[in-house]
This record gives sequence, structure tokens and C-alpha cells, in this order.
Amino acid sequence: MTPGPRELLKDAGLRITAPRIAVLDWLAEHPHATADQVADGVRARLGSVSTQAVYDVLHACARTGLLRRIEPAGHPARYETRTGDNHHHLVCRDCGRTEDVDCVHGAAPCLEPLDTAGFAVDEAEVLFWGLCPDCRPSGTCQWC
Amino acid sequence: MTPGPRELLKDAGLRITAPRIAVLDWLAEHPHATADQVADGVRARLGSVSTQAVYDVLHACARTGLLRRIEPAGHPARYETRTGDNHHHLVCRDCGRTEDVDCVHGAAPCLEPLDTAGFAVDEAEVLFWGLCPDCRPSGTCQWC
DNA sequence: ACGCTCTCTGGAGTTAGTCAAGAAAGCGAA
DNA sequence: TTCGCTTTCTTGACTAACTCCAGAGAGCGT
Repeated sequence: MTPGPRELLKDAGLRITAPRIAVLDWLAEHPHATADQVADGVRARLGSVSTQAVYDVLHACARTGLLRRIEPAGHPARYETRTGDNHHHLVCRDCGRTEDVDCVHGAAPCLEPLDTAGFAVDEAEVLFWGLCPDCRPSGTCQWC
Repeated sequence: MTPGPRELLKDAGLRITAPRIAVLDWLAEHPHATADQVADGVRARLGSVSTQAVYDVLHACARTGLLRRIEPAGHPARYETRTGDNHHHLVCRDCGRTEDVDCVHGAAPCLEPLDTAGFAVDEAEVLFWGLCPDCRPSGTCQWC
């Protein structure tokens, strides 16, 4: 049994509040949502929540590892509850739709650069760019 | 001998204008610069260039393959003249400093997702996140 | 040298998010 | 179960990094 939002928040040392529970609940059902979408979803459930509160919750949860933040270039940030494993993402260049892809190489960090130039590397992020099925057949397709 | 900006622009079917030459010249000397930095550099050379012109040049050149655009999450986009090969990047979480890394696996596309979920994938982007030598020794370091 | 078309200028507008101050609410201790 | 400290939420102003638009200006093929 996976732990509910209350346990997750408690274990992370965060206070249990209605906005936080609603954000985690909603994101569990709607992975890869933007902050805007999360705000809408949470408001539908709680009535009224400030934008700032949503951003605070998302940041607090991302910081403590309850949520993972994905920021595809040119698109607003997206959040997901699937953390801990080192999976990667497919992103549609057109609509920003994002899907999970399992790690190509097994365990994290999955890839190591040849020369780190003195950087302390802690994560290898892999994004696969393309067009999703919905955007692909349109006339704007530049790959066919 | 590598071709100069004029030849590159001509071959790409773009008009040869002072802002374009200046942008390409300046970027060749300062890889991984932001649009802001490019604008400053170009203005230092030409006197006065509109922000819009800089963005237009960067977009036109990125579209025709003269420049590559890198957009690390949470940092402004950066541009580089090294295109054609499938190299990747090291990005500092703190200051956004970006460095080249040669492809971990040889030839492009270098990686293939196991399941593309119907996406037409055309690029695998790899970003190595960490802290650069300048940001690393500071007290805010969370990895040591 | 002409004129079509692409490019640049200047200014307003947008998106996605941050900052700050005070009110409200969680939660450990009494 | 109440107190009071601290975190969290609300409201509203603010910012960075772009984008959009209309018109002026400048390449370049003929």
C-alpha cells in the first residue's frame, strides 16, 4: 500500500494542510501537470486557493523529494509524484505533452559525462524531444 | 578553414546584415551566452541594436541550424555556434554556467527510448546538472 | 537603379513565476 | 484544551525573459 498524502507530508516534516493534501492527491491522478493546471484542479476541490499557495506547496514538496519538477525548454514547469527512480521524459515540441520513459540504462545516474570540467554532477537529465500523436499528423509537421 | 559568418548566412538563405554578422562573430568567441549577453556584446560592437533584432537573429539562426539553442530549466536560454555534432551539456544549478560535454555514446541520436508512446522522437537531449567549481565551495553546497 | 521582400526599430503586452507583509492555521507543550 | 511559536496562506505588487505588432529601413535579384 502506498502511503497517502498525510503520511508523506508528515514524513517529510511538512505541515498537513488542505492545499498540500489537495495538490498531492490531484497530482497523483494527473501526472505531468503544470502549476496552472494544479491550481485549477485544487480550486475545483477546495473552492479557493491562492496561486502563491500552489507555488509554495509545489516548491516545498519538490525540495523535500515528494514531487519531481520537470522544466522542458520553452514550456512551463510540470510536476509528478513519481520520484525516487531515475526515469526520463518524452516531450512534445508542439503542445508540451509529457510522458514517462523508463531509464535507458538501468540504475541512476544512468550516464556519466566523460569530462566534468570540475563540476560536481549530481543528476543526468534526459529529454526526448518529438511530436506527440495528436500534434504529429498536422500540417505543421516539419519531419515528414 | 571554417567559413565566416557571411558565408554561413548566405548558405542558410539568410540576408547578410550587420546585426547578424555581429551576433555570429560574438557567439563564436563567447559560447553558451544568453540573449542578454549577446545583445550587450553586439551593442558594444555596433553601437545600438534593438532587443527584438537580437532575438530575431538568434531565432532565425537557430531555425536554420547556424546556432544551437540550449534552455536549461530555470535559466534563460543560451546559444552556441557548435552545431552538427550531438554533444551535450553540463549546467551549474547555481549560476547557470554551461559547458560542453562530448556525447557519452558516440553517434547521434546517442540514446533511444524503450517506448516512444507514439511520439515521433527527433532528438535526445542530455543535461548534466551540478555545481560548477566557482559555486561549489560556497556554504550553500548541499552535496558535501 | 528599381522595387519586392525580408529585417530592424520601438513600444506595448504576455507568461510564468517571485517577493513581501500581514492574517490564519498547525501542532508541541503546558 | 488552551497557549503561543512557527509555518503556511492570502493579497497584491513586481520581475525576467520573451513575444507581438506596425511601420521604417535595408538587402539583393533583375
